[in-house]
Amino acid sequence: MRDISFEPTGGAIALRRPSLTLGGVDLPGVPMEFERNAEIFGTGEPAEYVYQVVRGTVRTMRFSSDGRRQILDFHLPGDLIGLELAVAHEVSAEAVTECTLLLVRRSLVDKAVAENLSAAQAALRLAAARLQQSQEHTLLLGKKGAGERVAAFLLEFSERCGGAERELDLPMSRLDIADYLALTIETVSRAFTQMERDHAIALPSSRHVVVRDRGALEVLQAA
Amino acid sequence: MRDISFEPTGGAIALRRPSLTLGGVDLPGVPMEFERNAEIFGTGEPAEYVYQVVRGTVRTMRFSSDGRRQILDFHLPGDLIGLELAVAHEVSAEAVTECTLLLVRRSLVDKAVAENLSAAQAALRLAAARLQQSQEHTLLLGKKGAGERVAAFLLEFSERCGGAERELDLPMSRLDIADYLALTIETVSRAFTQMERDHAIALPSSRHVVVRDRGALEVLQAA
DNA sequence: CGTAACTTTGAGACGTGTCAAATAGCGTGG
DNA sequence: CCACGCTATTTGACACGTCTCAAAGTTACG
Repeated sequence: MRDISFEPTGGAIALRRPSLTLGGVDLPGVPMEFERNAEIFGTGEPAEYVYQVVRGTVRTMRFSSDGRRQILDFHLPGDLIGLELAVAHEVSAEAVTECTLLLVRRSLVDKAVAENLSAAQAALRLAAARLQQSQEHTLLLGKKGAGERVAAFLLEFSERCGGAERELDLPMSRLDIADYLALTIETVSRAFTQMERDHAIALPSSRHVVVRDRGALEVLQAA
Repeated sequence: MRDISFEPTGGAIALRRPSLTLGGVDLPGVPMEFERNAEIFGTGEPAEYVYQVVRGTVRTMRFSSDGRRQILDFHLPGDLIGLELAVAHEVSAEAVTECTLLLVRRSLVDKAVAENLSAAQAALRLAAARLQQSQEHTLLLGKKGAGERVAAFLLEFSERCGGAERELDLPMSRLDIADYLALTIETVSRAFTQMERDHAIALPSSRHVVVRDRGALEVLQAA
């Protein structure tokens, strides 16, 4: 899942109108660029758009009342953001890297879901998949230690980047990883170092991870 | 499994078939009784039914590979369980108390969602609500300390039991609470004791909680 | 009443957070 | 192209909170 195909639509002018496909329904959208760390939307804002990642990485997050940040998810190209069917966004979203998003008016999405059975079903499937992933994360935060969390993160990210890849380019900082795993940057850093000592990974640079021993990571993850 | 409730209907001899309503669609189901700690379904089992809690409390949970239990949610009367649209259950479910569940064949639910727009939308709304709740729990596990978690738990449970109630009868043990909040029973117990010392709650018995100072709990929860 | 399960309390160990400082990486401007 | 400065990352020492282990106390139930 890299780049989203832009489909040509019939019309007087043969412009390629980018669109989001939801259960066979095409919803036209507008591509928009965001630079690193740019806010895409904030908690409580009226949810005017649904977003699809075209290029780059996005983080969604919530803040506890004393300002601590919990990253709920990283979103890669193809992922949809903001389909939560609420009037206002419950989460915030920011660009982890420079990225391109397809903005689709929520009213169009709502209309599709309200009128089209297969669109509603597609939305349901997406929500169900997200729920399962969120529950997986609950298990990670609830029952795993620091090393296990970082190993699980690497394996998860590796999966989402195409699976078999042995080399990963992490788009996010240690702080992002820490806030996703509910650890501190220091603890995340130490976990990376330890995995390198154990020859489970190599770290040519801090953002570039070579998975040397996937089995070791899986054992580590299991806890 | 015990008796099916008969309800008087006008005129003809009729047995009112208990049913689950999903977006205006009535899906017939069979009530079934479970005793305390009975397994309702296990992870990996084929998902033959969708369950609605009629009476009692149910816990859904996942296990980490070394057997530790994480409770994902407590389900009270009215709640649906197993609507995750997967072929097999991703979670396990057990009866916290003796309880009555309405079993609805998954094939009926799937059919309703596949054919009826308002049923699909209702399912989507339910999934979205569950997702939001799961994310809230992620924030709790990720960013809150022991006291804050227990305070949040009491407020959450209080809300779900009707809101304004000052007295709560907890159906679950300290171990259940601990596994929900990702703490140990000892830590949960100490948090209760501390809140009692602070006059935020009173504990006539270990399962009976009187909320004396909701504001104090809200402050605690916020952390 | 007696027994088993649950809860509370205590003392100490362990893991992660906190604070501080050194190091590496990276973009900018000379 | 190199020097500089800023940010990100790594490393270390120590503190703190929660877990672990142990035991006493309580409750429910036969």
